[in-house]
Amino acid sequence: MRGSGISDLTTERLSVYLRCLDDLIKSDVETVSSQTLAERYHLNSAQIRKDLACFGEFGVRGVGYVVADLKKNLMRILGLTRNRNVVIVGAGNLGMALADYAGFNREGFSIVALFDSNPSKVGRTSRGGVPIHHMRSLPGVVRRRKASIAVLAVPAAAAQQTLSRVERAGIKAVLNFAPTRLKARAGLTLKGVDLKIQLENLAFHLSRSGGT
Amino acid sequence: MRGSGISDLTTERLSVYLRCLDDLIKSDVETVSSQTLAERYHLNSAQIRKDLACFGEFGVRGVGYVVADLKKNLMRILGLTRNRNVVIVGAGNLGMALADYAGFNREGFSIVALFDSNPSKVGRTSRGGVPIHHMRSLPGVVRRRKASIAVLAVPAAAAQQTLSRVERAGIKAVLNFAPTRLKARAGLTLKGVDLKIQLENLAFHLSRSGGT
DNA sequence: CTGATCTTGTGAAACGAGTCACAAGATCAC
DNA sequence: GTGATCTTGTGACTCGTTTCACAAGATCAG
Repeated sequence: MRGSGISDLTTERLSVYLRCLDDLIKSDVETVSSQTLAERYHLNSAQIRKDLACFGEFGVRGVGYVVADLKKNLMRILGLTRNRNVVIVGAGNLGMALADYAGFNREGFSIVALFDSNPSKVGRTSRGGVPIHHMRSLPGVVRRRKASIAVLAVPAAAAQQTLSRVERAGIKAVLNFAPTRLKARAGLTLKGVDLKIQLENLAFHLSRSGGT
Repeated sequence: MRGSGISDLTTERLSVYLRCLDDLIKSDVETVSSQTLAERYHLNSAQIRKDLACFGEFGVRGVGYVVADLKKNLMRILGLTRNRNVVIVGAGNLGMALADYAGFNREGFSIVALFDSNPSKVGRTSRGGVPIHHMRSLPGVVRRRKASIAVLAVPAAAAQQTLSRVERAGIKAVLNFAPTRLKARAGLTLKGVDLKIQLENLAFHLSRSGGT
């Protein structure tokens, strides 16, 4: 595999920078230096420059960055110039909520379908109108709707098996919410969001610092 | 502030180890070596030992770790020996779903209340029965229920202000779902879960490797 | 054109995290 | 008790990330 040489930490920060730029655009700022950006959003100016330098030279020495241009460049780099269709597997509480979550159906992502193996859910829709299909229609829907990303919102016990089905359906990128360590075949990008670990981490800090 | 010297990466792995131990207990394994643990769950044995060594000596040379004992120790270290009450601020799609999310109401955490500033939601409950209060009752409920953790599930624009109110109510640990970089006063532990950044990261990998 | 002032892009230094390899300690068979 | 066999805990090393510091480029006033 070609590991592209760019760290995830870097690309995650690029997303952060993109947010900052959106904010600047709202404030009608046309040009910004790495230092101003860093001060305003509590970042490090050298790191901003280094991160950007991975992909080219976007700034003008003595001046800074043209906000609108930099935003375009970041969107191109992150692959956000065209829309991507997303499917959510698992129509439980979390899956349904994610389907209607405003942050998801914006700026380049569209949630096109939910999937569940429970027949009593099939045929209905989320509140926001995302249709629920049976798991067996996954390959067909993915192909027809050209979905490229899947979100896993299934119980931990079913996660690994679900991942296989998603892989077989042709999905190449997966966001996993199940509290489990999954093994993915090469070529598939897998990211995990483990809420329980986050909570336990908070508990750790609480019991260290203050109240027992 | 006392930065405790322990990295978040370490404590997050401790949570992972805890899961592995639970799995081993289910399989009636009484004793385990760092090497077996590493092989079985795709971890690194040296790292396991290092992580544990931060907190004491829990193993027996030549033998390994007694599963039940290690679990107890990890729970003590992570501060999971007693229950913690959690409040969720923001009773939108995401907040409601998190309130009923099975992974949350287990093993040391109880979600005791939802809060929203929209009066039409106040007085109702989530499907799972978690009551929705008005934001103005936050300080009272936090005090009465001795809540120590808050989950922020509000829109990005309201997040910073909400964080202030939560701080003033006496909360010391916050899990933020709003897609925004927040500034917390010292003494408060703040963790962010930014779903949009995760999605954008997937988009980046997609546009690098395969399909345009 | 010249000097003053910015700000980028980048090599070098500092830092932190992960891995390796082994001495020290424990168990067991005989 | 002795030797063989494990496995931990840990100092040394490697690797990757972040921060620092400055040369190179750009602008502008006069």
